[in-house]
Amino acid sequence: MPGNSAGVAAVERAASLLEAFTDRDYTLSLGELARRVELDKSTVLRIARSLAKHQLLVRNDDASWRLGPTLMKLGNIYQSTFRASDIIEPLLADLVTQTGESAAIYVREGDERVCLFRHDSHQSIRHSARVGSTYPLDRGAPGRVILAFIDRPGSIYDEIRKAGFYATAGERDPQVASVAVPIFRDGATLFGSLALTGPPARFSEEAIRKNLEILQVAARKLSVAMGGEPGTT
Amino acid sequence: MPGNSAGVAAVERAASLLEAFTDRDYTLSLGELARRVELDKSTVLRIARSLAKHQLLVRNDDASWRLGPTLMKLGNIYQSTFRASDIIEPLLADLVTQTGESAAIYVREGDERVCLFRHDSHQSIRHSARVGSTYPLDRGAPGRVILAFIDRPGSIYDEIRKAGFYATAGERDPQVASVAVPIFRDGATLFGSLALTGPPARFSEEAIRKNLEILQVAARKLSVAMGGEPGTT
DNA sequence: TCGTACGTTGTACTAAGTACAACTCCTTTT
DNA sequence: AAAAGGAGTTGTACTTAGTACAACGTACGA
Repeated sequence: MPGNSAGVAAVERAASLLEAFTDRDYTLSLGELARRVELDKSTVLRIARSLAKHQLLVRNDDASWRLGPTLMKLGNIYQSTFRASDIIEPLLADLVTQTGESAAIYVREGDERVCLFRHDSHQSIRHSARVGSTYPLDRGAPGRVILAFIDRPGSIYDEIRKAGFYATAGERDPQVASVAVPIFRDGATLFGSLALTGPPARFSEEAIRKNLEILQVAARKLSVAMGGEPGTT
Repeated sequence: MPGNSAGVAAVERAASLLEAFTDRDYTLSLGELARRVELDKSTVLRIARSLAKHQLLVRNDDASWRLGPTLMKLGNIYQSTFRASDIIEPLLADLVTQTGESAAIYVREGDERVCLFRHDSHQSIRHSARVGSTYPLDRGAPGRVILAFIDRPGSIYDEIRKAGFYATAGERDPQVASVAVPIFRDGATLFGSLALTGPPARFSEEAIRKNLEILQVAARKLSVAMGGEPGTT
């Protein structure tokens, strides 16, 4: 297939290289890298060198590789794409101290949701995730809330829309429960969802009720700050 | 040159594509993109599609492009490479409220320095920069401090090492002044530098002296938290 | 109604990327 | 100590796979 609607293989290989790195394996040897992406070492080396030219990859002293600073820079520009003001960070921090659970903001990105901001709980047992991670829209409270406020007409999400929040326990991941509410911007446009997440054991009905209030106050503040209407509740 | 020590051109083209996006131009049309990287539209389209497969790029509804969530995720992993604990964020925030100036942490990355963490001042006139940006090591206080604590022997940086801090005004950028101190980890290993930056007009000798104390307290706290010795001062 | 911008597809050409094998250092094993 | 295995690197031959070009459809503005 010379050039119809295809992409560029070398570029996708490069992307796979980058994605081979994780929280735990933040530094990889050439051989390990080659093994993971299933390419010849020499091929990987050439691609890695090109990535390094733009600081998407950095070479360690021991010749192993790690991700580069340009990724942080670009990731930051991605965030700014959403023009989410810097009141978000302290707001999430407040939420964490008030509720004891991890707080996060999710936005829709195609048919997935992305964790755009996040603040981890201080408790030893807590839900931890990484900013930029993607999850399904139709699993977990933060996703369902987004769905509920996207498709308007009478759907299975009518209830959520009416209630103005949603809570799940172990739906997407058996280990985590969450409560989520919508955030609006520029009028009634949905921006995303604000959620508290933690272990299901701590998400009793009454705990949810208590935290929901706090969550809604924060969501209203946020929506207003972003030029949206405070929301349903 | 088939395959000696070169890289992969297509990968570098893809990297240039990503770098075409900035704070201001966080969304670009295909044509604009092609113009900036000086490639044919069809070529750009193919590369962009491949980048989009990995969510390094995202397509807008109006067919224009913007950076993708994977960049945030990878950028975050890059940050974690430095195993800098999450006490940093609040510490920088504190620094900002105490001094009124923007606070940032720089680490060495090859022959440059990278802004790894940052907290902007609340004042209307303030120094703003983006996390992940790279600057020269030999210009500006944060860079010079890093240099001073890297090469041990009697060099031109002896004075800085003895003083334990450095202040500059308009060295790298005529518009900005800064005071910087070193941060250590794992014993006496240099981690990077902690700096306050702002307009030169606000960096009088006495202002520097006052802010320096605050800065040094914070740096000592940070160093200890990272298993380093508190430092010289 | 024309003109010019856009994004898109197909095609021909060849440059550019690939895998392989060979090589050099190391470190570990026997 | 020698050998065996692993690391990263380089050169080469083959041909795939990426490129620019030109042509097309569409939408917007003059």
